[in-house]
Amino acid sequence: MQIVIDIDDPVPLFAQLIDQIKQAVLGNKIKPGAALPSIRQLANDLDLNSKTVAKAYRLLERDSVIQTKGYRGTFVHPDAKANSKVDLNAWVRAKLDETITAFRQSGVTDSEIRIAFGDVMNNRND
Amino acid sequence: MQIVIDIDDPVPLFAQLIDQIKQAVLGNKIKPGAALPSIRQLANDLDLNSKTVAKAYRLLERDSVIQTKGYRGTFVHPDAKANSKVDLNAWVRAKLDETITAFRQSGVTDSEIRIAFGDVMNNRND
DNA sequence: AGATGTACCATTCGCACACATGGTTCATAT
DNA sequence: ATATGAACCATGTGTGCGAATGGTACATCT
Repeated sequence: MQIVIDIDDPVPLFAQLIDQIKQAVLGNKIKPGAALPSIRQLANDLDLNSKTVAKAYRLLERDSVIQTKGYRGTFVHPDAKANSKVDLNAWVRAKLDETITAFRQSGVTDSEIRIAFGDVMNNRND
Repeated sequence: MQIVIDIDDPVPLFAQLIDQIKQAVLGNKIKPGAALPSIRQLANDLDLNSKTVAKAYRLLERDSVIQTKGYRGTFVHPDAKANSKVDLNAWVRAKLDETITAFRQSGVTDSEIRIAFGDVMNNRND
């Protein structure tokens, strides 16, 4: 598996990792069930902090692209190929866009939307 | 009418103004039909920029709490008291809370939600 | 002349927050 | 002993962006 990290790329390092691993899965470079390098190993190879790699792995597992089995290591998810196609963030943006558009059409100001958003995100809505 | 602006309050100045004027209406401190200070006048009294006061007045008029009559000045709306109770922001927060809760339960990170929100608000979702 | 609200131009300031980093510790298992 | 992922502690750095500011100008009316 070839992974290249560009430190000058505006795309965050963890995101580059996620993208490339998903692309590797979609391009059959790595197959379901195969073992992935450990977090520390990959961090060392790519000259990244282990936390950065861990973050990428955590998100990849949430998307069911990989599976971590504790001390036994990390493996490609059986349905990795299908799951690599679904973009969770796309659905989030679509849903948010729908909601915000409704607000704006009701005359709600962007300022108010932002304040409300901040409140909700910080559980200050009581 | 007593209005106190706290420059150290994390609540934006224009929001403080709105809140206090609505409270003044609900507390019968100012009655429907009464004239309000002009934008420049109030800005001068409270030591605020006229744009800030104008922003508050614009939103208050949208909520039908006040009425601006061009060169004739600004007045308290006849139905101000009733309209001060309807909190448009409450419905916004409720709707947002519902949406965000769904995101979180789907495993979406708060970071991702914030980023997506920023993108949508700035029409960067293409 | 003087006042009203409104609409443009613009800049500055401060903060929240994402990103990335480092270190330590833990239970787990080979 | 060695390695796994994970969960805490923490710091620094950069930046995007909203809030607030200032100035100018306009049509309107008294």
